[in-house]
Amino acid sequence: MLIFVNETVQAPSQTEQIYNRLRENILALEVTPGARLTERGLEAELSASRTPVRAALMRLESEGLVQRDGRGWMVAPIDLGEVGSLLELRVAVESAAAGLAIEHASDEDLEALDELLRSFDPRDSQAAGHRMGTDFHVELVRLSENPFMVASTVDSMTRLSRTRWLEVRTEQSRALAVAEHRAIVEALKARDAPEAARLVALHITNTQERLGASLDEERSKSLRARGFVVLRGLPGAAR
Amino acid sequence: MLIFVNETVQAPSQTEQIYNRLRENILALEVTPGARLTERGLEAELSASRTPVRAALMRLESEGLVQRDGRGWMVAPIDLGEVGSLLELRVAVESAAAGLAIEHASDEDLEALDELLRSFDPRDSQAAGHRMGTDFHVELVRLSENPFMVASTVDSMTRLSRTRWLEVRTEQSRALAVAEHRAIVEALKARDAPEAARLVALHITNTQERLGASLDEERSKSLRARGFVVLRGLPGAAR
DNA sequence: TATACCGCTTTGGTATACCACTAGAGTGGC
DNA sequence: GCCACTCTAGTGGTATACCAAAGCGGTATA
Repeated sequence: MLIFVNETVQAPSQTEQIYNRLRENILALEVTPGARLTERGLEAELSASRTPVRAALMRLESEGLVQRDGRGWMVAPIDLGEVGSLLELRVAVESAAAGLAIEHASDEDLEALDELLRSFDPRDSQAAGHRMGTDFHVELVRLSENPFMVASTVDSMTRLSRTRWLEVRTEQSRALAVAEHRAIVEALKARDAPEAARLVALHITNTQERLGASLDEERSKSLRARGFVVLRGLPGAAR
Repeated sequence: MLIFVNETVQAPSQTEQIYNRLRENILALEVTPGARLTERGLEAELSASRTPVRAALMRLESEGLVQRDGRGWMVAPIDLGEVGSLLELRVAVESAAAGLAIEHASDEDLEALDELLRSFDPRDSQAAGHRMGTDFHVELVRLSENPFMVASTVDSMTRLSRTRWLEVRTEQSRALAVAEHRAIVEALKARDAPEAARLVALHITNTQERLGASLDEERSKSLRARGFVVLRGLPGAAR
């Protein structure tokens, strides 16, 4: 007789379900950045009580996806000033993580990372490119075997997630990103720590430039229409 | 007529009060790491209802000061394995922040940082040393003008807070820490980025060694009695 | 017509009752 | 005496009622 060994994953609590739904909606830009939220509105919309809704909101607040807005809540607006700071932090953390990865990762680990890259084709969708970018960086940092660097990177990628749609907009930009990822993996395989750190920093800087180019193409007006609220951080950008 | 311009700070909510009380109790080691907590117990002890108690617990959970423990909560045990990882992260973030501080900080900013150091005497209390260490590192990173590096550092210092009591246990260790802080400030004043980064990394590494020495002196048994639960991370340490 | 004031609606914050579930004590049978 | 089962007390999770306060409209008055 077949026995299901603990295969029951135990139904996620309502708090988790609501948290996941809200998070997904926010990250997929299905709710406009800056949009106001009310606990009672969400309660009705998600057909649950306020208790789990509030718990989910508080968790999202700690991740920077939702903010308090006077009395009330709002979906965190996209702040291009934050983007620069987050990329600075990522350069520091991920280049250090690359060095640690060289110490800790086995050849098989690096081969798996390479395989992850090979599984992606720049002609794939924007969504696939978005996911690939996140996964690559998180998996790279995971090889450092430092859980706090992983947590920091996951947090940064989450906060950058909505902006990152712009970075992976064109097939060309996705191809460039993959090429840079490849170069990083090559340096890791060669166990060349300074070169790996240099390439990580370079890649993140290039990423920022591709984002800037994408911003230049789409007019600020069109960005606003799509919910991008540019608060500060770019010369000439409307506050 | 005297008008009080918004000088009313508005009484903090119960959630905040409870959060602060719990946080303080945990960081001051007034509750044993690993101790179990129940929502109803805290509700009675803090004379509030479960709603704000739960909110405070969830926030503390996100900061790593409290963990879920099956059905229930526990004060996060001290995990020496985590300490190493956190210090690794701090080296990455703070040495990068030092470089940015050199770009952004004015001479007056650096003088203020120096003044902070001068205001402390190693003969001061252990508590003063503990506070000084936190403040110095946070203020240093603040000069990078990168709010996410600041947040990362504050988070790391919080998670390390309870362990750090051991680092500042003796007057000698406090004196060494201050001397190393001084050297960092000197490098910043000289606008020598590589040297500043080197000294930051060195200081954090030395910190780790002073912690190790302090651990060697106090017997593991005595540590357990004081609530230190050594899960992993040191050879021979009990799991 | 403009403005000031009053009251009602709606907000988040809090208290509390109820639920399903589980660990563990206690008890019964073997 | 030991083991297994049952029942209970206590857990976190959820729903909901109530509260003070803030914001908004409408109205009345200058």
